[in-house]
Amino acid sequence: MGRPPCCEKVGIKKGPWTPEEDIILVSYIQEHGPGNWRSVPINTGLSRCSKSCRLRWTNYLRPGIKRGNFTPHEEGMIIHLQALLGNKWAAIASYLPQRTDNDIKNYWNTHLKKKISKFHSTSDPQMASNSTTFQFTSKNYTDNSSVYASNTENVSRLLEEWTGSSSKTVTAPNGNRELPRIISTKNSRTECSSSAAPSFQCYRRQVDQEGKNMIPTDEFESILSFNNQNATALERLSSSYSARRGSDSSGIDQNPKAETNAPLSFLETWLLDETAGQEVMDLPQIF
DNA sequence: AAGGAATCCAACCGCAGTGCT
DNA sequence: GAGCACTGCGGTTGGATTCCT
Repeated sequence: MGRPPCCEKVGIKKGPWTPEEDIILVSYIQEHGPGNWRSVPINTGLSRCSKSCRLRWTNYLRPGIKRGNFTPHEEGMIIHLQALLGNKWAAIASYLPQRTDNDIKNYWNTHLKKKISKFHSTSDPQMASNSTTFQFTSKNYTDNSSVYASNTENVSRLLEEWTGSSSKTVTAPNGNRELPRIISTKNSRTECSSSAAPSFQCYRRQVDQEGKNMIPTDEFESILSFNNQNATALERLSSSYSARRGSDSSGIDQNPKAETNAPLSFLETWLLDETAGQEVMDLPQIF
């Protein structure tokens, strides 16, 4: 015994939704709330599969959906998150609550992927060895979603190394005080300025000879170079997302900030920081 | 102006994880 | 515990629109 079938395959309408169908669906959901999609076509009389109703609601009719052009900030976030998470569109969408995973996926496939491949085909390879920004882009702006998954062992190891890192105020070389974004490894930390460091480069700090204090260096490091630090950050981001998914079964907007768990502050703060977003927008000078 | 190519995006398909009976 | 449906997700498709020649 299981549940009754989702919907009969015969008599199910396919193709674009009409305004009338939209009105019926929205009216029903306004009254009953989203969820229990199986009952939606039954109770509304819509000749649509429950799956189709859910998709129409989540991708188009759901309140709070922002349509139209993506802002440079959003574009930057998508690029960075795609580099970190791969083609996990739902995960990426959870950081852009106004956009649907379908929108993001489409935008990536139609705009961003082309921009990136175009950049790759026209860039000077010599830059890669000299520029940290380029290093980031060349490592991560490929349409390769397996980077993270293929390295879980390394991620686990690095996860341990994360412990102990904490946030504090730092002074950038230009004298500005700011909240640091810290990526930690065994012997060094990378403190990333949100306003002083161009193109998301980070001031690297290293442990002094006694192994007690962090010494700022002049060395810059790209925040998103796909190195060990980022694998660690990614692990945390992924965990957070999994937890988030577990709590969201309705398809209704979730506020990422509201559900943020504390240990993820580095990445989430960065991703959701409007100021940082402007830098994201600057980062792909490739575009 | 016409028609072919390219682009965009809503919607569908199929799979996997989860939960109900 | 098995079997099945429900839900969510990523990949893909196809019709509509825009661009180019």
